[in-house]
Amino acid sequence: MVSQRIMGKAAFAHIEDGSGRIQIYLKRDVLGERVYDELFKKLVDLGDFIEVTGPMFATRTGEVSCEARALHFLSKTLNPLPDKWHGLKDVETRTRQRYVDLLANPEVREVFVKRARIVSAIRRYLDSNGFLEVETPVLQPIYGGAAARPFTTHHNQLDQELFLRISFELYLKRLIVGGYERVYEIGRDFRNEGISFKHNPEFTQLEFYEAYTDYNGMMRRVEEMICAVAEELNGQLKLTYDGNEIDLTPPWKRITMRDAICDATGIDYTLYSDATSLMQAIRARGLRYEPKASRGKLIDGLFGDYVEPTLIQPTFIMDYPIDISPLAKKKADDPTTVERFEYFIAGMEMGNAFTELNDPIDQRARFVELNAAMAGEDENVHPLDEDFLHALSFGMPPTGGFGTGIDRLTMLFADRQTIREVILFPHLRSLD
RNA sequence: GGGCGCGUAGCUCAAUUGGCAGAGCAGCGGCCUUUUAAGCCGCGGGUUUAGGGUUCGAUUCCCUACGCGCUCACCA
Repeated sequence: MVSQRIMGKAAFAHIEDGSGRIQIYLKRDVLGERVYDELFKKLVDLGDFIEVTGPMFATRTGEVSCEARALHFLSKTLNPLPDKWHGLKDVETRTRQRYVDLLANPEVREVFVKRARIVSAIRRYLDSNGFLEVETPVLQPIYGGAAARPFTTHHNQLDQELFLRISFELYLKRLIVGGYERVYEIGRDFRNEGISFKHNPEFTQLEFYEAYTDYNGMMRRVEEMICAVAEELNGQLKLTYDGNEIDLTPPWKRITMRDAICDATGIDYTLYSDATSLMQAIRARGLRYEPKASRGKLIDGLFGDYVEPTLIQPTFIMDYPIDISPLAKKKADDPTTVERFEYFIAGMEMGNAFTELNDPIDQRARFVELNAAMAGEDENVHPLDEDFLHALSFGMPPTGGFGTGIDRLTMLFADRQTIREVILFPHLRSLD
């Protein structure tokens, strides 16, 4: 029961369940003193579960209602529901006690229905395009596939240190080596990094890998998949996010990172082959930069500051600097650049893809280079995944790979501006 | 982790320069047989996040702790 209006010897109330909300009408004449006064008026509170049976009728205002001939008590609430008009607004209570949030705010329930539909539409798209859904280890002896710091845990019997995965990438590529030509996984990644409006320590990732294609093929694949989701969810390719109308109709804009940065800042980073000269160019224009950054990070910084926020309509940013992309294949005509794209919608990075690096010798060299660079920057050096390199040495076909955050996709489709609104139980500090 | 801001009744929010801590909803009692944010009359409800300090007097000013938010950093 979610509302009541008692008028002496008769009362109206609304009851609600998953199928909807309906008004009930209770009269002492009909129910008798025991049920009407002693049970309904005295004992039944808002939030209690009751069962009512009786004929349907329309009130003076035409609302379809049920005239209670019998009333049964089903279940009791001990706590009052939040304010019936204002609902529950306090962000901390809403996330710590999501059950109350869901109970009090129906639009919150809608978000997670939408989220489930997105995941199910993605599965339907990939399944019907010949992709095989697989499950790879969450507990990994060596973590890799991304730059994040991992959570660490321990297996008691084996007395072995294990890491919660930061990405699925290296395992899914092993499966491409194994002969599956189209694989995908939807699951949880864990990254021991800062929490923000678009970061939660655990988040849901989709990765898929497709043999005999490259990042150009992946771009078409991504357009097609996201549009299939939009069609299934909304029946159209336009949506509104944070007040901006966004049109998903393909083809999406494609622009190289070099051109995008050049347009936004006037700096053509290909004219500066090292961090020092690039830094001078940035300083000369009075732009922001991180003094200790490598050349790749400077480029990434320019992009993040001056380009990313402007990418409201769906956009593929192509061709990344090699030193921030150790798992992507070099461009044939430019050894400083890789065949990689990220796609952006509503000013947010939504996903990442490459033509996968399938040369085991180059891959080893790139890992070694990266670790040398990271050691120079005093960062955590990733352990070398020898088994992954061993896998590549059995031959991996040319392959395109792609990863995207389900949480951010849900933010986009549900028009939520923080990730905590699309995760049922986002991480919060414990109360002691 | 840094900076800034916030924390008042079960919920949503007030409180003047530092001067008796309030309202609506919810709850309790009463009236009310077509209401729907029902209405009317009455009542109860607070360690103002916690602890300390300044002051005759602190929700208000200061310090510390806790939590949350925004933001920066981190996130190949």
